[in-house]
Amino acid sequence: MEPLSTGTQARIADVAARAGVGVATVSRVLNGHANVRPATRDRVLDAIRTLNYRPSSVARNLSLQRTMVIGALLPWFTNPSAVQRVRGIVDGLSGSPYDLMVFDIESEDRQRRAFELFDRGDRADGLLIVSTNPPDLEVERINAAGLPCILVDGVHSSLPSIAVDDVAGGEMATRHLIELGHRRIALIGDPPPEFRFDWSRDRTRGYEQALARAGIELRPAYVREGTRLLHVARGIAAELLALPERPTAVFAASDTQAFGTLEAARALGIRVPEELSVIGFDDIEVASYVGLTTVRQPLFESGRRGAELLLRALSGRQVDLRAELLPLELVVRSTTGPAPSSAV
Amino acid sequence: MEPLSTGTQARIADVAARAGVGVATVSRVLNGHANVRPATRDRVLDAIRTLNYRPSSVARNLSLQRTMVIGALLPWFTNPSAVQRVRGIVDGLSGSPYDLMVFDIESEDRQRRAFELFDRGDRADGLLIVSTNPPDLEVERINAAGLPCILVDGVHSSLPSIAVDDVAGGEMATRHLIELGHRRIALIGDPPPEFRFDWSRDRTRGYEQALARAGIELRPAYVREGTRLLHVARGIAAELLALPERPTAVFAASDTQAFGTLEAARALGIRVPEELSVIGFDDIEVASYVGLTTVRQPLFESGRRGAELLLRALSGRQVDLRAELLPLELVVRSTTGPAPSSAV
DNA sequence: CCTCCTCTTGGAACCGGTTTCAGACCGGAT
DNA sequence: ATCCGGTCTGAAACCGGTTCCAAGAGGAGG
Repeated sequence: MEPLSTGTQARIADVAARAGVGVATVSRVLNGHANVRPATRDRVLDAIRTLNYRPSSVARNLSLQRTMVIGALLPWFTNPSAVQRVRGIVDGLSGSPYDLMVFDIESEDRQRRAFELFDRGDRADGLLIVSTNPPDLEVERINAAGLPCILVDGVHSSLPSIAVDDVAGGEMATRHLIELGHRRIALIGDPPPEFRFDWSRDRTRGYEQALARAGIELRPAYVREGTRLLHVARGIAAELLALPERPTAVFAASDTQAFGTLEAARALGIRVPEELSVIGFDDIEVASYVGLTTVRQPLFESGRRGAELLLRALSGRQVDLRAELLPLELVVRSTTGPAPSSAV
Repeated sequence: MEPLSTGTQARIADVAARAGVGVATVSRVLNGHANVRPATRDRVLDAIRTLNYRPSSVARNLSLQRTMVIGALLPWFTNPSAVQRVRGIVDGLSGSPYDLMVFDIESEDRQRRAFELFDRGDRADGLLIVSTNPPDLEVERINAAGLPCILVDGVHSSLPSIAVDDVAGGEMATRHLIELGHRRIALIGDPPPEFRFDWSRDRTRGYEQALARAGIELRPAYVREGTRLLHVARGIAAELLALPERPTAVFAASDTQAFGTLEAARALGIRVPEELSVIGFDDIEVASYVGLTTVRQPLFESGRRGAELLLRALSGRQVDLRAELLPLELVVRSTTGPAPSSAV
């Protein structure tokens, strides 16, 4: 068996020449079109086998104006939950003829490059943007290109999206703590997004509402924001726990930040939940193992549903522009408990 | 501002027409080539802005025979460690002009499609195959296409690779248990790979060697294999812990499986490490939090190094075909302890 | 004033496929 | 024998870029 010389690939013309037919016929055979005489088809198939030919997908894409690929853009460094969402996407896409490509948009730079690659619509037939609010300019471009796009865990006025009611979630978590008797409740909040256009979509708001309804005064010193990185949250938590009037409970706007809080408490010898209650948000896989009380949002389901909507859009059907809200659920485990009596 | 009509994109010819120049000149401006009169350049840039033009990357790829994209193929459902490796890859690629695209190859079907997309070499300029042993046929095709490719956590005789010495790792873990006085040591092993061509690369082998050296007889009932999924491991562990002569220690070939074992123990009310020692393999992020004793392999580093080698290959330099072995390290935390005296 | 050289520029070929369109071929009916 | 319809087939246009190459413009030097 003679291997092909390195780097040289057979082209459709080579196959045609070898089979003694035109390129159009080879193309017809490749794509399973009717109206090719069996004898001819066999000659072509033979030539394909002999030359170890495989069509160039790039050339194919250019010609067809279609890639059969769906792009998913997500920041998966700070966001372990994003990975879980992608699993849902994969699930939602299985059975469809589309393939998924994942692109990391952790840094500003990578985000720009990702959009440059995808927003014209010739790299992928559809886009899923996960856990990121895309810049207006890009949304404009995506829509101008007629590129179907669904936001998963994000919102934009001119793109369909899958999201959760963060205000309700924030309130749910805070109310749980209040019901346990806590009054000194700190918040390690969402990172402040650079282009926040929708302030109502915020767990911090839910926290504030719950406190207000319970008649608890908001203490600015208890409200902190930072990135989702665990060690950042740990630092913030350490500061909160060093306050003269130490909080008896912490609501972290993500499980990752809750873990950072737990680590800070452990380092300071503060017992959970006896001396400190901690509640997270997301219910990532680890949470159940560690026993973290949290507000569960359907991560996997959000991806699955996003994929579903995208497939619908790709098939030409209209998709509602309003955000589709997925249900939240309080999951009580072992990191929250009654407020310590000394603090009541 | 008049938005472009949906789905219609300006082409380079439109820009050329609008600027009153030839397409070649537009291309020169786009690619920053010298020898374009400033006045002409400005006219072209103006036209580009007016038409909101962006070149088609697909057409560009076809013409240049180059994509500036690196593909990473990995099974990331069963393998949380693979995600960490990809982070290393992203890190290793940062600063390079290449973009990364991640493709899931969890199922047989997706693996086939992934290779179909990539093995011709026109989708990506280079390939990183993570935690998978690629089929011979595909390796042949990849090499025939002259497509640079590095294996991360995998081996193949005709591809460069980054790996760890699994036999040594298996022995390291088992020896640790033996040194703690354990004699009844069970194994929840690597999933049996379908096309195993290199039996020496196996944590099970290290386990067997360590037992042999300590003069401990191998008990077939203690040696189990299964997929890496947590719940599968939990089931297997439950069976092991129900044996008449219950093992006092379990070596799980991955942290995920170790977690499954811990869950099974907890469900049965077996205290860790007093009644049962558990050691894992990988040291994924969660391990440190949970306090799992494990054999750390440099996950992030493996990706970073793989990217590094791939970049070297892409720059035309030769890359050694021998597997590059990364160091392993025993990390003792709180899930292993002395063998219970009743069992000695 | 003519020649030569350099700087710009556009036409056209090319990357590797798909598809339109027109023509060749064939059997059957008139 | 002629006409007709359907089946098969290949040349050529097209997708949207890059680049080779030839040619025009303009300045320097003889």
